[in-house]
Amino acid sequence: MWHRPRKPVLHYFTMDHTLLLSGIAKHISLEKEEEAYFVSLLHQKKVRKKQLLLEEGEINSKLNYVTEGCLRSYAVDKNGFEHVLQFAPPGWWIADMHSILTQKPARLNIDAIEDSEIIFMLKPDFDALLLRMPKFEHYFRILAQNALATYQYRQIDHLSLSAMERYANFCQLYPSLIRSLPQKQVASYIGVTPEFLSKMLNTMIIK
Amino acid sequence: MWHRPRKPVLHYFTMDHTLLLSGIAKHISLEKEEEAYFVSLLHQKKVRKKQLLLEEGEINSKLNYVTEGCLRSYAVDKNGFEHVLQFAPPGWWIADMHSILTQKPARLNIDAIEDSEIIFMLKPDFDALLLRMPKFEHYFRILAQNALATYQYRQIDHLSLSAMERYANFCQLYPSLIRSLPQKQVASYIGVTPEFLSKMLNTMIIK
DNA sequence: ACATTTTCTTAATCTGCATTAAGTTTTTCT
DNA sequence: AGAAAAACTTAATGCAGATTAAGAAAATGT
Repeated sequence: MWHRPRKPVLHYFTMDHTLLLSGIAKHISLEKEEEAYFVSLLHQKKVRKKQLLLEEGEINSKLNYVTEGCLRSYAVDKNGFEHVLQFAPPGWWIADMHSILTQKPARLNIDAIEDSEIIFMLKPDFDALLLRMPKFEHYFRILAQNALATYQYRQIDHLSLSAMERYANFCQLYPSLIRSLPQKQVASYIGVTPEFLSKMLNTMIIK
Repeated sequence: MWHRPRKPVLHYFTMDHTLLLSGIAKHISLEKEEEAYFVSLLHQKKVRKKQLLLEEGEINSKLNYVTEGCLRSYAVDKNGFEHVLQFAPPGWWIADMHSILTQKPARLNIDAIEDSEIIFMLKPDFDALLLRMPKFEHYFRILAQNALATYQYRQIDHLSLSAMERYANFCQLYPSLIRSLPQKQVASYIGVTPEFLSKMLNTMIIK
């Protein structure tokens, strides 16, 4: 039987920074050598589905940026139930901000919902980057402010909307996630049990 | 009847920037002329209890910093109930971040819980400040990141704790606010009705 | 000082969502 | 392909917290 020859295996591989760099380029412009320095601080990693990147109790030392797949952050309550704080599809940063900033134990876990690829930066390198290249203060300020705006409105939604309204909201806000996520994860994000979400979706719909 | 002569009325008055400037000094150090420029962008205002500073639907054009009293931001749901997002005692910034950033109509209202004094900066001046004095990128990045960390954990608390636990949390986090706020406002912040909070506090306590 | 408004309390009733449990379908692993 | 695990569904029962209502206490305005 004939086999088509495989592509040669590369033992070094090109890190895929294009997404991250183009995201950064929307806010600041970098000289070639600035970019090179920045890139030198990055690490790459492939993670398998369900693999933990951060566990509650650890100190969060990495800023994770997703290039492929999807991560999530979540906390586990005293009854063992998981509550999703954030999903991170490609193009998103994800971390336990409180732990990163204060270097205290994290309350959040971070894991992969599907096989994924990430780029990450270590906290000391992050601090060094900001000292050496103050331009990045701007980029990360914008990032933090946008995230802050999002959390403000999400909190309001949580205080003032019903489960059904929160679900509709989620669908509108993250149409691509709705298609790719298990219902269970969506339920956890909007703050209901999987059983209730299932019932809600199957009794509300006019057949 | 004898009257003690009043202090002469000053028609200019010293703005009280000390709180704000010392807060800034914790993160960046300013030359005298830098400080002077920054101060030149600030405005001062006294607000009476219940006075609205931002109304839902308006575009939020001011970054407000509280020097005395207490402000709050809140949204009103379709049944007319208020939901408090944030309290701002002295030393805190308060704004509808989404509206400030995108210059779209705000979902939040901001008003004074008691007679207060604020310092505010206009959005165009804020943008100009950051362009002219990039140091401030650092200050506002730190601010935004801290706020973000706080909202992340608050969201988790909301997803995973009972009303009683959220109340206990609030007491621990903001002991001075608990003493000065009407119970009603606290109820709205933790996401329960005033009736339920009252019942909770008066039946849980062993007499 | 008194009238008005706002806040707090108590209690009865109601409901949105949780819990439990068991069965079914889909996905994942070997 | 077949077994195991994970995700989804359905239904009965339970409960934390909402709603409604009405009175008491406290704060506020004039």
